[in-house]
Amino acid sequence: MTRSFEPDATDRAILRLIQRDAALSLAEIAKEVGLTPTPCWKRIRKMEQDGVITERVVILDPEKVGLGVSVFVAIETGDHSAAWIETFASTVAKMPEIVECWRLGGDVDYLLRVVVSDMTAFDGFYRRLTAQVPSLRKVTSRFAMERVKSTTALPI
Amino acid sequence: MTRSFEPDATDRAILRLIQRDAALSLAEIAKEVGLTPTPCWKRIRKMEQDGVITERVVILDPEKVGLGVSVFVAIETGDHSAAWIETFASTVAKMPEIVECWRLGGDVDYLLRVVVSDMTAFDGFYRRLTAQVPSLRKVTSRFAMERVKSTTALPI
DNA sequence: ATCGATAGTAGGAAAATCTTTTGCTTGCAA
DNA sequence: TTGCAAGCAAAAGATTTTCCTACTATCGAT
Repeated sequence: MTRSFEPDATDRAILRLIQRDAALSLAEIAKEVGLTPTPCWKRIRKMEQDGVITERVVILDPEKVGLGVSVFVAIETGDHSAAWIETFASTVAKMPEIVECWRLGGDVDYLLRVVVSDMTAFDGFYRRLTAQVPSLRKVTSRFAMERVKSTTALPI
Repeated sequence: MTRSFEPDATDRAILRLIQRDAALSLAEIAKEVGLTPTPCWKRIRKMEQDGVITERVVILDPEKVGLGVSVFVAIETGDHSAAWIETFASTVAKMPEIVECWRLGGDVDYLLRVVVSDMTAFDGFYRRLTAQVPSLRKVTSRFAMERVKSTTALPI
């Protein structure tokens, strides 16, 4: 099986740039990578079509919009059935405070990052979560004191 | 102290839209929120100047660029001095595999998310990390089996 | 093997189209 | 009546399309 996307050095250079600043104009991107706007645009469009680039978004300052509290919630479940997993996944999808949810290997089954305005809001979230999801064996919440680093740019 | 940014319902509607799709044209955004392009553009520019919108980026599919492995690394340190914290923070900043680093309250001091291509690459990362950062009392690595949810959109 | 024809890939120039930005005007509310 | 916020229209700028060229690899006939 051959991959439909085989990025060359130029593709990766483009990705490195627009992962950090998608507001760059084609002219600027092209200049950086040593091309003219047209082939550069064609490469970007291809990477969008191939699903390499999945979205274009703006990133907000959580503090500035009053959502400065991140909480990591580690979950161990007592029920590993398909039905439980489905309930859990659909609950996670529906709760916008949950910005990340990972299934892990090892002692912890799931790790969530939850974004809220304050502790009171987190308590409300916690009650809703535990009310909706059955068979939670252990739920451990850890509050983030400081965001040391947070980037959407993958190390290409 | 008055906040320099007091978003109204329209500002929030704009943010909700462009948090999910920053490729929308002003005409489309304006139509959605019930304005014409100009005032809409002025609001967005103001939010950029106020630092509410911090960046515009593209998001990549980690699998498609060969970086499908996320590992959570929980760190307990034996040294809480300012000098240690500085060493640690600068190491974190320099290692592009670390896409998130949070300082937590409670038993775990720091939680990292590390993005790599495979286990071998993680092992290389792990060796470099532990070689660079002194006084690590406990380092626990948990591999992500599945990305259940991951969004950059804050619940505004 | 060598030649030429052919198809596929990547780049570039220019034109067309669409978006963003600016300047100016209007309406509304304090 | 003064100060915002919105709107309109035109200008400036960016994106997208079209068309063309250059290079490379493949294939068949000689």
